[in-house]
Amino acid sequence: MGSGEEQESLMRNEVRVRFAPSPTGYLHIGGARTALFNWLFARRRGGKFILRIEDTDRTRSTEEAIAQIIDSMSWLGLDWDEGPFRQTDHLEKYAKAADRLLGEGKAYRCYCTTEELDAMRKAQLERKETPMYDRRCSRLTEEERRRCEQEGRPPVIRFYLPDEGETVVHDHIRGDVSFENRHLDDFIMVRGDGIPTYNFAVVVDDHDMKVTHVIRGEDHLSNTPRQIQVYRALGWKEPEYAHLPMILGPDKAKLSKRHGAVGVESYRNQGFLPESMVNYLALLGWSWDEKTTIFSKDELIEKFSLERVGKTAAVFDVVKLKWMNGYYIREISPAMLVDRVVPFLERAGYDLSKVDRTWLEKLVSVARERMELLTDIIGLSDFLFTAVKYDPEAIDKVLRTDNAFDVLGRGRIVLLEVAEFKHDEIEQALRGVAEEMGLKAKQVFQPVRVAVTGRTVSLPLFESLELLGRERAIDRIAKARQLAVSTD
RNA sequence: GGCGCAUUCGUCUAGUGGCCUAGGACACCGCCCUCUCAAGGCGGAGAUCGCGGGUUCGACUCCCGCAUGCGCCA
Repeated sequence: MGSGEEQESLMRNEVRVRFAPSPTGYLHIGGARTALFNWLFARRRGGKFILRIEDTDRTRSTEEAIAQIIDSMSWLGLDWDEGPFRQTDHLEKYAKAADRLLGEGKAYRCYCTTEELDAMRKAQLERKETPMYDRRCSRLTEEERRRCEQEGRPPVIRFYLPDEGETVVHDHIRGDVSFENRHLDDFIMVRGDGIPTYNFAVVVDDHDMKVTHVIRGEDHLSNTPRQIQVYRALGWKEPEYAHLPMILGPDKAKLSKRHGAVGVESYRNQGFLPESMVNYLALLGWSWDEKTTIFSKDELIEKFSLERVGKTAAVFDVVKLKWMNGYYIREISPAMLVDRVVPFLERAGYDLSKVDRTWLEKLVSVARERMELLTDIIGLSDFLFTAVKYDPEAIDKVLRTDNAFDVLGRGRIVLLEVAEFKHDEIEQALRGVAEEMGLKAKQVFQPVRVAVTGRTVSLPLFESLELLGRERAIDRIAKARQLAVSTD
């Protein structure tokens, strides 16, 4: 901070934004969307994107959470130019700013206990007043203050909020939003343990990092006037604001763990691609025109603007995310898809030591049409890695029919004779069987399908046979033929 | 309770006074393609634009109330 490079970027009127998650868990979907919009804004405007960890809440902050958040952001491809910084590394800054406000009479120490505060609130409620701190501690005499100190009461520091006039937030998304100051009370800016509260810490941090635009969730809108007042009291220039619409669960409540998986990491483990996560998240609150839904990251950077961010909260729709994920699975090259899919195959316990890349690419190019999640490959290819498990219903409906036994007999021979065990030759041979037996193609294909995959639904038959290899294919057909004959 | 924000198909959204008898995407339904399942193509159904008043020759679009939802503070 305070580097020559930073000064230079300021001279060029460069935009500086930040993402400031608190490390209490994983990277939340809503947080990821906020990070993305900040990132897009910075990239679009050729500015800087800063990562700051809001770890002042020490009891809830963990190192694992920090690592997790960084990992998820990297996975999404949201790279930052400065940071990660930590609030706890700079606790002196807050103390310094607080001392200044104290000295200038813009803040005061408050010794009220929770009991006193509760009693005050109760009394106000009884008088049908809005509960607000009544500033009693701002009127303490020196002597009273000393007595409080002697009693060992840990003071908090409250910010003196003007009770006249109004504070207006110029929001890039919502326009001007004004708040009457008399509705705002003297909030606590430093707790008894010396830890600054959010409304105070953000201001100090954002100013310190020379943040020009604060882009964050709408849940922070109501806190903004307080922060603006702090900027003014400190004589600092306030940043520009943009409050993004909320992301909701299906029940229209703010998205939370109640709604199931909300961590980016969990989506990664479920087999979602970062490409589709980014594309989908971008569309949660932002749109380009009336028809486009697919955007590469570069297109998003090229097209993104705060002006096109909407105002209404959006329900997070996993079904659409899945569709989009399937789209991207089909979009990337088979070679790339192999890399994405291998970790999942390994995790499923499949032995990949006997297959090569070419084989995997073949598998993936027939499987990808049927995949929405990377994990779908596991079920689609299980017959290639494990012993066949025959679906009883399939045996009944397909194997125990009039022609199955003979079909499998002929099929086995024909497949033994095929010169090269490749899908097109296999197809030719099997169609030949149908013709010579006077059957419809399906009547041959289905028994063979069940024989080698155990099911009536599978990847394309001829490719499946090729992937399986002649030996195993023939073997399974012979075995299935035994099932076909036992019609008891 | 106070303050604030929001309100277009089930969902994400387009729409900034006439181009809207409201467009696109997901989901849903049908047809085509086809070795199964998909993918893909074509088509269909689906929104009295939260409600009530204004303003205007004309309102989804502007103004005012109400309702509902959400958020923040307490």
